[in-house]
Amino acid sequence: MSSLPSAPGFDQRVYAAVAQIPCGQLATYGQIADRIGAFGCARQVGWALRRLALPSEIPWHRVVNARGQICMSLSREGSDWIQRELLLAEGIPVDAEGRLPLRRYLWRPPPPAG
DNA sequence: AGAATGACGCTGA
DNA sequence: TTCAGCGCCATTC
Repeated sequence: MSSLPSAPGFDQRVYAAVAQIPCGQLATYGQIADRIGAFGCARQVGWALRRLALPSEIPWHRVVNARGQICMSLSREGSDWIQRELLLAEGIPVDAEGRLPLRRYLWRPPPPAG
């Protein structure tokens, strides 16, 4: 299978999985990686989202780390704060430090077979 | 080719 | 709950 992060369509699979996240819910990088079969490649999921050109139709803002916190980094050139705003717009309370009640809004991914 | 970095995650204290 | 250490692997210099 081409589920490897280095596969040509890896980014597409990431975007497809992220697009499945319902509005007002959250998912973790590891969760997305697990969905596309890239077990243990949570970092690469982050890289895929980083390659997204904003604005994007992909709800990338609904993906946070397992700590339930938005990754604040200067490398994101403010996209981290955009993520915070987008989440607030969906009714998800976000702390000034980017922390949010992940357990409350965690997305329950449906089984692959339906 | 080698070294450093990073939108992560788990374990231990 | 918070902080530190280690493993993970593509990206970047």
